[in-house]
Amino acid sequence: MSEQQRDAVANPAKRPTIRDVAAVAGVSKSLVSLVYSDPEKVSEARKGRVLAAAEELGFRPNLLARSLATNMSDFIGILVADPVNPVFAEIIDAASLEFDRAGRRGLMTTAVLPQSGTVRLLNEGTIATLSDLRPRSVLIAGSLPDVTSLGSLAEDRPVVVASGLAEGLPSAGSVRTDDRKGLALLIEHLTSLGHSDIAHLGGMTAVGRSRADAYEEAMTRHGLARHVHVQDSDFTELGGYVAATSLLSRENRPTAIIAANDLAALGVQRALDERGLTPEDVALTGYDNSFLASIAGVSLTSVDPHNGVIGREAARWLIEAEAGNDSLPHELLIEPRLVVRRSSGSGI
Amino acid sequence: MSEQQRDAVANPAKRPTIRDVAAVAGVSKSLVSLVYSDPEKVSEARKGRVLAAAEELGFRPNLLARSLATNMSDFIGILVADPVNPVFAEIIDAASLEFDRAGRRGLMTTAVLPQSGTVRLLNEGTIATLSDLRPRSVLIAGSLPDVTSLGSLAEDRPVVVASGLAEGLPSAGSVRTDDRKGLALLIEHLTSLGHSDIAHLGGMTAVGRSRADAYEEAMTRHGLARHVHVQDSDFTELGGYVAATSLLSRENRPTAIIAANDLAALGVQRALDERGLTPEDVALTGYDNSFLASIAGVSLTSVDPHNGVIGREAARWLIEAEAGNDSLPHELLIEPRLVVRRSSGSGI
DNA sequence: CTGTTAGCGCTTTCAA
DNA sequence: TTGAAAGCGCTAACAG
Repeated sequence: MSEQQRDAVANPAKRPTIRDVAAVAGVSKSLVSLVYSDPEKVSEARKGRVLAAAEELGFRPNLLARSLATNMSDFIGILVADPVNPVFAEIIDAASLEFDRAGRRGLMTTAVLPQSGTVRLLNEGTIATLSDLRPRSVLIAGSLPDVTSLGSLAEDRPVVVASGLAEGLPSAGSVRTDDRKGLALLIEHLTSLGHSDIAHLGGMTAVGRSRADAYEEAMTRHGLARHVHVQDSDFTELGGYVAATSLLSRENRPTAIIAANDLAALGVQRALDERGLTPEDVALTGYDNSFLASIAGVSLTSVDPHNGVIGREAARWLIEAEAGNDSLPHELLIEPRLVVRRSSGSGI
Repeated sequence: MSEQQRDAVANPAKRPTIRDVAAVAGVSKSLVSLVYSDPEKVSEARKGRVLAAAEELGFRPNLLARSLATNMSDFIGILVADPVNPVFAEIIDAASLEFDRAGRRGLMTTAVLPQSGTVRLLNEGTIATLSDLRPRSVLIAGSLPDVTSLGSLAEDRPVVVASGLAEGLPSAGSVRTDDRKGLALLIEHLTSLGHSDIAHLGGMTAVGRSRADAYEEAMTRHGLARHVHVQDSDFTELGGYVAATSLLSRENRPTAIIAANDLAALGVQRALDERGLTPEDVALTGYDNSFLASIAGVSLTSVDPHNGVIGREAARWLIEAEAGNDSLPHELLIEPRLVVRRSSGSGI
C-alpha cells in the first residue's frame, strides 16, 4: 500500500489532487496538469478520461498551489474608488457581466478607507492584500486619490481605469466619458433655455478639473466667458451642499448650476430646497445619469455617460490586454448624451 | 558561492524571501517565519533585527505560499447580495472599518450575477474563486437567493450574515434589524396619524416575509386585523412600482403604504407621483433609512436599522469566531428607531 | 531559539 | 505523451 493510498483511506474527506485524478484516469500527473493549463495539447480521448475522473472525484484545481507555482493568480482585481457612489456599482456590474462572459472572475475591494472624510485615504492594507494575491490584471473604477501608493499592484500587469483618469499610471488605459462633449451638451441645453449666468460646481478632483475646463471652454464658445464661475466642490452630496450654500449667498446668484456629478447635484438640490428655490429660479444639472437622477422627487437633468458601456469596454480592454494585445489607445472616450428632466426647468 | 547568492546576484529584482531576510538578520529561516506567524514567541531583540532586515530588503511575506502551506488565507471573504442597494454599501463600509481596526483585510465579490433580472442567480464562478482562495471567514451582506450552492465556502469557517437571514446555513450567525420592533414603530406612527387602512408591500423574500409577519402581528395588536393586506413585492425600485401600481388600482386604495425597504418605497413614490397623489392622500414609509430616504425630494419616513452598527457587530462577531470564540448567539437583533420625514404626511 | 527535514499542490523542464 | 525531478515560498514538527 503506497503512502498515497494509505492517505486516501485514512483521510477520505481530503480534497483530491491531480495525483488522485491521475491515478483514477490511469494517466500521469503531468497530463492532468496539462489538461487544466493547456487543454489544446491533449488528445480528446485522454482529456475525456481525465475530466471524467476529475468529475468522479469532485476535483477542482487548487488555485493557491497553481498561483504559487506560476507566481500569478487568474482572477481580475477590482478597485472601487467610492463605494457610496452608485455610478460605480453600475460600472462594476457591467464589467462583471463581461468578465463572466469571458469565463473570468473578479475580486473587489474598496480602494479608499471608509469614513476617511474629505481627505480620502488609500486603503493600503487591502490593496496590499489584493496585490499579494497577484491578480492577472486590475480594473480601477473611478479616480484614486493617490495612485503612487498602489505599489506593485499596478506593475507588471494590465491596468484599466473605468470612469476616471489614469494619471500617474503611464501604462494604464482609461475608459471614460467625453467631458467636453458632455459639457457642450449642457451649455447648449441651458443657453437654449435662456440662461447665461451659468455656474459650475466641482473642480476639486482630477475628473472635476477636466469637467471644469470643458465647462469654461463651452462657455467661451458661446460667448459667455465673463459668466464663467467655478465653485470648488468634490463629488459628494455634502460637498455639493456646502458649495451651493456658498454660491447661493453671493449677491448675484447664477440662474443655472452645473454640478460635476449627480451626487453633488443632490447636495445642491438640498440647498435650493432649503431656500425654497425651484427649477424656475435656478436650473440644475448633474452628470452620470445614475438612478438617483431618475428618482421621481429628484428628476435631475443629467449627462448620461453610458456607464454600462464604460464598464463593458474597460472589461474587454483588460481581457484583450491580458492576451498580450496592448496595441490599444491609451484613452477611450465614450460619447455621452443628455437626459433632460425637471431640474433644469425645461418644463418636461 | 551558494545557489542562493548566485541567484540573488543574477536576479536582483526578484522579490526577497524569508531566506534572504534570515541571511541578512543572521537568524534562521524558521525564526523569520515565526516572527510573522506568531510574533509573541520571539524575543524583542531578535524580532527587531528580523523586522529591520525585512524593511531593508523590502520583504513582504508571500501570501500565496503561506496560504498553500496552511491551507488557509488570512483575508475575510465578503459576499454582497445586491450591489445596487446602497444599504449594503453602508454596511460593508462599517464592517471594513472594523476589519481595518483589527488589522484584517476583506475581499469582496458580488454574490448575485448582475442583470440576472427577477430570478436572481448566484454568481457561482466568482464564489468558487473566492472559495478556492480559502478565506479565513465569510461575511455575507444581505440575503442570498440560494444558499445551498455556496458549497465549500460556507464550510469549515465562520460565516456571519449581516442584514439578512442565515437560512440554510446552520452554523452561521446573523446580525439584523429587529423587524417586529421596526414594524411596531411604523404601525404606531401611522395609527397615531389616524390611519387604519395600512397596506404592506413586500413578502417575496426571506426578509420580506419576516417583515410581512411583523406587520400582520402589529396590525392585529392594534385591532386592525381586518385591514391587513400584503401586496407581493421584491426589494427593488421596479418591484415597488409594479406592486404599488396594482395596489393603487384597487377599489379602496389604502391610506398608507408600508414598503418593505427604501428602494421599493422609491418605486411606490413614483407610482404615487404619476397619479398626482401626495403624502396627504397616501402616506408612505420605507425601511433601511438609507441615504436615499434623506434626499430632499424623497424625504421618506423610514425605519433606521442602524446599518453602521449591523456592519460593525457582524465584523466583530466574525473576528471573535475566528479566534475560536463561537459561544455567541445564533442571531443578534439590533433595535431600530423611526425617522419621520415628509412621506408619511406628518407635517414635518 | 536553531537547523533540518518534509510537505502543501501545482507547474515546468527534460529525457525517454 | 510519460515519468521523474526540481522548485514556487512558506509552515510545521522535532531534535538539539
